[in-house]
Amino acid sequence: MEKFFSLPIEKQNILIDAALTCFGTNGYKKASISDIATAAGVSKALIFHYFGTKKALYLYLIELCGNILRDEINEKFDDGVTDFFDRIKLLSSIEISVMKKHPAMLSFLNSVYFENDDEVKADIKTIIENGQGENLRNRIAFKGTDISKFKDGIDPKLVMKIFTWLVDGYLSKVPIKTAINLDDLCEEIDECINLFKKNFYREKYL
Amino acid sequence: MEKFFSLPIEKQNILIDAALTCFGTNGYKKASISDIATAAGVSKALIFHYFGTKKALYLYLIELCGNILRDEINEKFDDGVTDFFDRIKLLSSIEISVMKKHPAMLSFLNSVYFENDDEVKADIKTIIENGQGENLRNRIAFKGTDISKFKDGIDPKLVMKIFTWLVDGYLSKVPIKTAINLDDLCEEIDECINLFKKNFYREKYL
DNA sequence: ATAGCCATTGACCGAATCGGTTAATGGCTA
DNA sequence: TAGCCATTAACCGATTCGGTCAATGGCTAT
Repeated sequence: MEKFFSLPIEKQNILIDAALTCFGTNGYKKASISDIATAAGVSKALIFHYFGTKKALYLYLIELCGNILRDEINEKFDDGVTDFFDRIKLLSSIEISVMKKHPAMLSFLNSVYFENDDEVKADIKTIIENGQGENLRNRIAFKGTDISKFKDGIDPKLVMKIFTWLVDGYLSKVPIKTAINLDDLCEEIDECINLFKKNFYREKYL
Repeated sequence: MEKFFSLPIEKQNILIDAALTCFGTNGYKKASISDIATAAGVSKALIFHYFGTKKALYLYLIELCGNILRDEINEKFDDGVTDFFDRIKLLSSIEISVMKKHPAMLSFLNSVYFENDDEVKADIKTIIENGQGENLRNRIAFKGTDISKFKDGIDPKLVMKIFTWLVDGYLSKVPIKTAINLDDLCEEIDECINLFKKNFYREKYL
């Protein structure tokens, strides 16, 4: 696999994104190396030259995505931010910047989470266990967050759930993730946060 | 195809749901008749005995889902309801009752909307054109709806968008749709609607 | 100029799976 | 007991699968 790493990063990314897309939309079994090769514009043989087997490529992608996500969080997340909605904005900006580098990454990780093929099921489990036990979103949104700003009778956890589903719903409806789509998403998220903040916070915190 | 219709409805539904699930999650090309047969617990040959070809089965499913959806709307939708959130509740109850009959139906219809395989692309287009031109959700939510109840500065269209994404997000995160899941969804939707109504409507309308 | 190296590929492998067919089975009816 | 019909196992040729390999061709070092 050293052969792959010595490629220019551009070319690496083309291949990675093609693989993330194919595996993410079709699952492990139904995504074929031919599909990935075609999507990446290279020959099937080249992919085997780099990764040896389909399984090795798949598992490598999982580790890679985990690392990218972790690095992005370590770099951008700021414990000093205590406002609930600022935290959510931060989290969204992390996810979006990840998707600007690898548009199919989150949907791939999601598909991995539900993958059930015997050839990779066990390996996925051990990889996930060796990584940290999340929920990423909830951990980031609630650890050290000031939720006293909410009006009485509003459940911040419900607001968080709404937000999570909302982003997932948007992304599931936009199967082709261009930079334009992601900027749109950014704007919609901002609108949404403003709407929530304005109506869910006590007046003195506006 | 008369052979299929003369089956007891239970058996018809097992086969239909298996096919909706397979086509919905894998798309036309990657969903095989063997997959569907296995999921339905019958032999592959029997499916060909009923529907002749894979394509015929697929196109039949599209028409069937369209009809079920139309019937459900005609039966349950009530023009007299003018409250925005009551309309949304009505719409959600329609979608959920449809999914209680055929859990994979909406995700199947969504996948049909994005299907791009040459073998069925053209046929899908003509079927959709012969059906009505929606957006179902928007049409139902806004035609004859009283939006003056909203506080100033709140855009009902944004609220609608949020709601749509939210439901899609929930459903995309729950790949196995049991009756229990759907009841959960129902509760969450109610919580969400109450939250929105309480905070987005002017006080005199609460 | 040329020798050699290495990324890249088309052609190929046996095995599996594809959409679809067919002959045989077996339960039901008359 | 004759016949009908739903259902299936076994099979068809074609395609695609994961994976291999020999040949190509561009690059570098001499």
